[in-house]
Amino acid sequence: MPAAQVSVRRRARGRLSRAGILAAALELVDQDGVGSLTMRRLAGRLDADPMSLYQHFQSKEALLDGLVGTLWSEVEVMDGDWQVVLPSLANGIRRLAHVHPQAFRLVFGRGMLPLPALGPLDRALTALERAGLAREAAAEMVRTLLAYAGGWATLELSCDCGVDPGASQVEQVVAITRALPAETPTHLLEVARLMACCDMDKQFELGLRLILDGLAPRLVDVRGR
Amino acid sequence: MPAAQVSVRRRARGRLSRAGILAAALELVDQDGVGSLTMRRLAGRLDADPMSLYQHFQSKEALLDGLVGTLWSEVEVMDGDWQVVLPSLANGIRRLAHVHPQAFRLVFGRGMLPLPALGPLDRALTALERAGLAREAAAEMVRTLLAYAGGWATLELSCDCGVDPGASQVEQVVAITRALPAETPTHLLEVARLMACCDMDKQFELGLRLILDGLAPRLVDVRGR
DNA sequence: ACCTGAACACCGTTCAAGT
DNA sequence: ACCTGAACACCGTTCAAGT
Repeated sequence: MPAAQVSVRRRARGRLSRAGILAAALELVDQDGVGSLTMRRLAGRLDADPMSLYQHFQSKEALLDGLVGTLWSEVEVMDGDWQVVLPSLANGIRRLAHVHPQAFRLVFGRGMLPLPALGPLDRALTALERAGLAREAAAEMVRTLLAYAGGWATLELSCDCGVDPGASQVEQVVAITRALPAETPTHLLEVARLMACCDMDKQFELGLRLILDGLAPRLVDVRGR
Repeated sequence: MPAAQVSVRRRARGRLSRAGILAAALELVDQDGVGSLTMRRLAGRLDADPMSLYQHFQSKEALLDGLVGTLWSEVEVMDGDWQVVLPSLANGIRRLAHVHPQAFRLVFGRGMLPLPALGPLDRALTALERAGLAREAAAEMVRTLLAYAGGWATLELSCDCGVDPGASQVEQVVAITRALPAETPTHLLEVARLMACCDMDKQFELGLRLILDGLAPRLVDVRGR
């Protein structure tokens, strides 16, 4: 078979790959939201037949699972002792929400413990065990941290309803008033402003410190004996 | 117009109500999951034309927002000082996840601060202000608590992949192995078991205590001065 | 053997035609 | 004036017909 013909009129064979499809899907979700991810639209972006996607994914559900894997793989957990590893896991989860605000809901919306999450969680567990903690006690710490980090990232995304971080109080009130129904009582608008407008970095750090400081004594006890 | 005719062949007028539609929608989601909620299927359950639903909700999106309201309205926040109000808010959110495991994802999947959430949050804020805390400091506590409670409830639901609470370790391993892909490395299966299998009540309490105990000193300071 | 497009059974929503 | 069903523009997926 002449090479020229292959390059000029090459078959679709092998043009699509799992990774390529997932990258295009993530781009689509980041741009237009989870609702806009469609097998047909995705195939269109890749100049392929919609049915060709089914050679790489059994169903749309399987494709979404793959997307969760792609997202978890972007969470980098640093090496070091638990004082380094645990905050880096929590910060990695939060950073994921910032980089992919649209796609993030997929990560925790379809179960928090899929296969791709287990690597990062293993790193955290191992760091705590190296520090002398029992496996079950280590799991307790990691679960608490995961719940807080995931919950905060979700909350932070939902606060981001068009209010600039450095906006004046008046601007905040205007933005919140527009985001809620017209019949919302004034004092509940104030509750919403109070809840939604804060220094997100500082607030996240506050909860993180609370949890790590609260759990630290357990470790000291173990080491001391 | 003869009353008999009204009762025998009464018009569809007024047969549908916002509350009735929402109740049927919640029932549908509880039974068959969020994916099965369809304007057509919902109308079928109510023996109505699909388009009749649009008299009460502008769109399916608006109906989902209404569902979030229904769910939040089931969160009861007890009266009392902050030591009572804050745990009751956290427990209420967690209980919601237990009563409506399928529908729960709607509550935090579409923004954590919709109008129906503001009532319960206001109760918590007020309790802290009554205890002498500044508004901004009160908001910090409530945000931390909301992030943890919401995150934990989500994590707990995702752990519930067919593992009985009282299952033996062997049963746990079998259930986890079945829930994850066949090619999952053994040591990651063990990570999953360790993360997913625990006394959920105890674990939730642990994080809750950690946060409330960590925040309590701020209040004592305020009162003491 | 591998690929793919027509076809099926849905979906949310518009809108014109009914009462 | 209020209601509603046919119709439109989608959707995920099956499967038979192609190469």
